Amino acid sequence: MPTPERTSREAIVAVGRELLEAEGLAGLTMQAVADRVGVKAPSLYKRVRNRDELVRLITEATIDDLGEELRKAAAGPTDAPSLVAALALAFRAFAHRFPAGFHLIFAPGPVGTRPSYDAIVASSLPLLEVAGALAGPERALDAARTLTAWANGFISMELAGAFNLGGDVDEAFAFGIRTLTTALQAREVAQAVG
Amino acid sequence: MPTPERTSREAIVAVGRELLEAEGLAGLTMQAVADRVGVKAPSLYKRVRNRDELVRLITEATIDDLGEELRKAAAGPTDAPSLVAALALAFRAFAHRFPAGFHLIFAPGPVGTRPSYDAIVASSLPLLEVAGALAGPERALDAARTLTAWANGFISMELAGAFNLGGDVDEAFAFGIRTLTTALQAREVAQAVG
DNA sequence: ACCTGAACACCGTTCAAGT
DNA sequence: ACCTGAACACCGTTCAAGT
Repeated sequence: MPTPERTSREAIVAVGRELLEAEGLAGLTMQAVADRVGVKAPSLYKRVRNRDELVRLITEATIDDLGEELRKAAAGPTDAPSLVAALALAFRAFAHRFPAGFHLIFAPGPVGTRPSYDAIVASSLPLLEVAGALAGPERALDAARTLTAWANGFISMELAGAFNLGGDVDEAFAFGIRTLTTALQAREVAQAVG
Repeated sequence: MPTPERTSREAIVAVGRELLEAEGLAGLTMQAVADRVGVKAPSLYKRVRNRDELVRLITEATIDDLGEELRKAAAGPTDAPSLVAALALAFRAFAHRFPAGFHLIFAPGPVGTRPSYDAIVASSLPLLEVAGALAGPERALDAARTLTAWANGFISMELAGAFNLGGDVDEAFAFGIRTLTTALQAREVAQAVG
């Protein structure tokens, strides 16, 4: 005799994300997710293989959201420098909204928890485009990597409290945007050195 | 009647670091540490308050090692651009040697696991100095933050496998060094924009 | 003064038995 | 076909009892 479904994979992932942000990764227990979703813990295993897979699904959902946010931010400006700034600010705002989920994107961890490569690539497409517009097509990949590396590192350090001492953090972020935009635009200069 | 000490805090932290690198954070169990150190798990609580403190001690030991490595790398070159490159390469080499420990430095986590702010500041002194030499004293902090943010982000992404697609990663890292060195040196240019 | 066995709470996961 | 109680292995941690 069939039993009505009392939850769904989507609900489990959504609740998992809330729990992750509220209680941290250690607070993301199968028991806690089950409680909030209205079933007993063993029932979760009908929807996800195990906790590692749940972590991966949460990470991928976060990546998808981030990609959406970046695509929206890229809709406004038309010149490359404004686009870079808009994307960087959207990136940072998103990380502040979902710090724990954001961290999982590039965190090491058991293999089963790591997001698919495709998800990461898809979400970073807007950035690859603007990098091409800024630094030229054959420098696009290097420029995009430099930009994301900087933004990602800045935000990781900020969230870890490494910028607590001295100075306006918003201004420091703006300084980085200016510095990198200028540098990646000035292709002759960058190539003359090294 | 006193009992001879069968281990030490130093041995526990050293074994903990090995275990962390070999098995990941999830493999760093009190049981596994106790086995390798030659005592039973409850004895560890005579040396560390709990597992969170052990994680913190491991992180701080890693930070100290990193600072040492950076100080050694800074001993050679005399001109600012060569110094930046030497520090960046040493930073990356260290991260490749201790990826799990490196990640803990800026990872979120239970409060008890986070390293002291002093440890982070002390280890980044060499970088603050070269940033000053490169960008001028009043831009030193911003420049140092931009450099560490980029290097840290680059390495996080690299270790997370986000650079698997396309291109020579070593060359991409060198590209970033060149780009940032040039940009932080060219103070007029950076200030003219934005 | 440090060490250990025993015990407790908690967690991930499996599975037989329910509907 | 999904749900649950019971059970198992494992983990962090405490503590009384040893030496």
